[in-house]
Amino acid sequence: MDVVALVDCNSFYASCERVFRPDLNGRPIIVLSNNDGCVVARSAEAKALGIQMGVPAFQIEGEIRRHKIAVFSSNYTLYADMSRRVMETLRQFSPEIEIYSIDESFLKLDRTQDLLAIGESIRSTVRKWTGVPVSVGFGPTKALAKLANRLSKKSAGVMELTTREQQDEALATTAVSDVWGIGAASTNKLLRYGIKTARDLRDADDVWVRKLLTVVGLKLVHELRGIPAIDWEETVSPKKGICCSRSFGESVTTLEGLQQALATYVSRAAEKLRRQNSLANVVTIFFHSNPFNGDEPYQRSGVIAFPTPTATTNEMIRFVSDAAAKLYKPGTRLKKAGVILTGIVENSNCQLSLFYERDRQHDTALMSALDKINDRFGSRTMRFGAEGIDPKWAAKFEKKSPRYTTRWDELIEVL
DNA sequence: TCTGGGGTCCTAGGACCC
DNA sequence: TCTGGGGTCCTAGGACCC
Repeated sequence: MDVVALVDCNSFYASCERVFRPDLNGRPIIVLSNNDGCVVARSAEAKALGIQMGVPAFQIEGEIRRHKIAVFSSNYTLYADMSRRVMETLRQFSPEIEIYSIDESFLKLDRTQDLLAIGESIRSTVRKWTGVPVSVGFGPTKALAKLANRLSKKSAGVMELTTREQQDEALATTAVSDVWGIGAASTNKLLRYGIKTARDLRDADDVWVRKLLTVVGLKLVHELRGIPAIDWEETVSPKKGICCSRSFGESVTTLEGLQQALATYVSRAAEKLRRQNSLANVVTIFFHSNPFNGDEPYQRSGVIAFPTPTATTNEMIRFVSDAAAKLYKPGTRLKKAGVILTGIVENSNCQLSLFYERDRQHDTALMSALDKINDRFGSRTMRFGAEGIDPKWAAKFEKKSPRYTTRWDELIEVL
């Protein structure tokens, strides 16, 4: 008989920063989103100060100074590498592992084992091998493991919800809004009918739930009852949409700037596309003004179908730049732009066109050379001129820590 | 002055077909 | 007075997640 464990890294980004800065032990830490915009991670000390997830950094400048909060820009290279280390460590405990996000994994374990002891062992091993603190929740389903994990963070860091009694108590004391999969919209609907706790939801009528929350909600209710309804996905399936979008460090006010930004984003998206061995049929571009600063709202988007499926960056840049020129209105201040690749197909089953010819072999060779160079010497070592050189619109990361684990020249120094 | 980014899944409704 | 029925496919939009 199986049991599901959910292992979740505590305050992941903040914890990654602390691993390399032991001087920050006990100090509140926050990590900011792109452009040093919003708070996306908070250490336990920062949470205790009442710093909310998602608040704009400029709104809490006073608190930051008063409490000497350590502030970091996002260092995705570091977090991705630390995540890989944590996940590799978790494989020691079960061959059946589903990496759910950068800081969470589901593991399948044998129910006959002493779960609390296993949980402790996971915590101490990951801590010792990577420096990252984790919490562990056990349950018969993913939703219950998730809930157990949530509750574990308020106590010893390990919690199991495997018996009916444990579940009854935990569900009764959990607000329905705290259930995994129940967001603001569903919470409002449920509260209107007097469903306040996770236990109320678990005990609701199937037909009624399906009508109110569709099959997604019904699956969730089954999970809360201990009946697995959410699939186990160990293999990463290829993405069906690949998006790359960014807010600008400085407003873009020219077509040229917009085209550079879009070229940069489509390059990144194409890179991801090639990495999963796919081609795209369609690219959507979008851009808009700043919705916060009182500027006239302005937004445009366009959908471009490629003549044949492609993963060739320079080909994409041409289509994207042409479309941008058609959509762009001079005299606007743009804050954000992005591209989305869709209509994604496997590289092997690609429908060619009779009337559109490109030297596909040449394209493939060029892209493969480009990817190899960037893999070896670092991302964006070689790129297209259309992306611009050191552009002003590029996002700001003014408080970024070194890439301690992935760059020889940024290794930690012990003096 | 300063407000993130990248995904998945489901449903409703329209277009189109026989 | 009478005005079919049953499908598929696509898209936009909503909801949710980390």
